[in-house]
Amino acid sequence: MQFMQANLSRPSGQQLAAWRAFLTAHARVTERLEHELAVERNLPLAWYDVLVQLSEAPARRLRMHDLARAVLLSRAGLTRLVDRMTTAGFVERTPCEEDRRGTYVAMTDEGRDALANAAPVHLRGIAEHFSGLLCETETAALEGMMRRVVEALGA
Amino acid sequence: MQFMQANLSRPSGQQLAAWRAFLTAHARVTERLEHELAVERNLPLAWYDVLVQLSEAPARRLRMHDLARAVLLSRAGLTRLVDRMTTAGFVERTPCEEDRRGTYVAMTDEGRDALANAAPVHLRGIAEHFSGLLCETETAALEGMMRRVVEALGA
DNA sequence: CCTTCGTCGTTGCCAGTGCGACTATCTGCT
DNA sequence: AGCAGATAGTCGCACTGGCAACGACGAAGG
Repeated sequence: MQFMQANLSRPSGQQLAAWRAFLTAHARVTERLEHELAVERNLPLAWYDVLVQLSEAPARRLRMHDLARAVLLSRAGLTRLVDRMTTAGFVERTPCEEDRRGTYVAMTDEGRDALANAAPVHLRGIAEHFSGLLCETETAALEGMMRRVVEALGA
Repeated sequence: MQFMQANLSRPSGQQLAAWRAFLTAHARVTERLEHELAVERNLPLAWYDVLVQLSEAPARRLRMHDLARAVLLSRAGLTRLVDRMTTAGFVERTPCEEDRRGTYVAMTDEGRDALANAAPVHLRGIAEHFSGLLCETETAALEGMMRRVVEALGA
């Protein structure tokens, strides 16, 4: 038998269970979504993410550095990813006038089509395997928790 | 202005926001935990996961296949990981008597020490960057949601 | 017994990523 | 203006992981 105690540096059994469930859920869902997108649209999830970020950016373009942060990739990793997507014709690099060190990555019309084509599949997957399993209250609560976690790390 | 509608295959803005927050939180937290463990104990998170799984298994050993599922890795990936950890002396392979195709992976004393050494760092990180930011009610709610998500994919 | 099929773990090959170093450029200080 | 330090993006290198193919072995049916 153990003493009850509030311990700030040791997660309780309940907390650890929640953490593990969190990890497992993320791994399984993203694996599934990745797979569905690959099979049905032949598009890697990372490509989809890049296209989404660009589609929401002003003038449909972003600096490499900002795009790298948005898609959770190192700058080096993004360089190669943009290389591949450029070869595929989905994005193109344009020099940055204000800062000549910089490069813009812009979405092409072809990239726009690819996104429009893939979005229904991906969104359906999110709804089916994630969002659809949570009620409105839970969704709001989850978002609140996750934002808190992200902001705590921002410092 | 748009019509309100329940759409099962299109996540609402709120749902999408929650999904994105979920992804970002996972990426940032695991990145941080991985980094802390690497810096403070020179141990990759994947190694830690393997050691935890083995420490909780009967006789401190598991079949390759089961261990692969537990640590969310393909069998091929686990083969290489176990190779590295064997070289480091943290685990060892023993033949499986009941099924001569099989191999057990067993934790060595050295592996046990490494786990005991790393656990405080990792658990502190989980508490600091995740569990500690959620109240008891939220933790329970989160675990419920995540389990539901995982089970929905089990089929 | 033996054939067929499925499963277990390993390996060759290849795609994708991060780290560190590098060049080019910008910014701030003197 | 000129110089030191920071920042943007790229590239070589090494590492990690998945897929497909393989040999070894077990299980079910004739």
